[in-house]
Amino acid sequence: MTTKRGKRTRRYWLFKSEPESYSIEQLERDGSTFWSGVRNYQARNLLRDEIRCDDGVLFYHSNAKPMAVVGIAKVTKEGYPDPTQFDASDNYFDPGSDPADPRWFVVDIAFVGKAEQPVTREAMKERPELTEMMLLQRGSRLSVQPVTRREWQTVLRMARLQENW
DNA sequence: GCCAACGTTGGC
DNA sequence: GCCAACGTTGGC
Repeated sequence: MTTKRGKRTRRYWLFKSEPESYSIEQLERDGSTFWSGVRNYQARNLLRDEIRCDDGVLFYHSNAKPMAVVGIAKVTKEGYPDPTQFDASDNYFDPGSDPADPRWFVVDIAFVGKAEQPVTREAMKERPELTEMMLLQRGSRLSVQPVTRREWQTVLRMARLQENW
């Protein structure tokens, strides 16, 4: 009998971004980026403690026309302190954060693919498999959210994308 | 542009 | 520790 060890099951997440501030096109050009500026403790906890290398990320355009999952990315570096919190000239500067005990964290993500067909919020609402999705729950404002494997697979199929890493 | 749902702040 | 006031998010 073989022992299962070492390999954590890949998990899945959804990152929201307003395309005017950072779009999937920008991520495609950049190749990879660090996901900075998250200033919510619940999301911080996910970035710091839960999100791991190789996890999958649905990239969602919020406050946009249309609102949609527009691509996927993968995590390439696990949680580390968000440098913008210590930069007094940055919009995300947090004077209350102690460098010895940083308050805010980021992960690195790399572009994987653009949705061949953007998966609009409207389309997601119509899918029975997605009715429990956090994104679609009323009042859900979390900008970094967990996504189940089933939701991930459903959205990828709708986008005509494949997990290819 | 509106406003509901949250999160944060600060007086007590 | 409570909670009213305020600010922000983000769908509609």
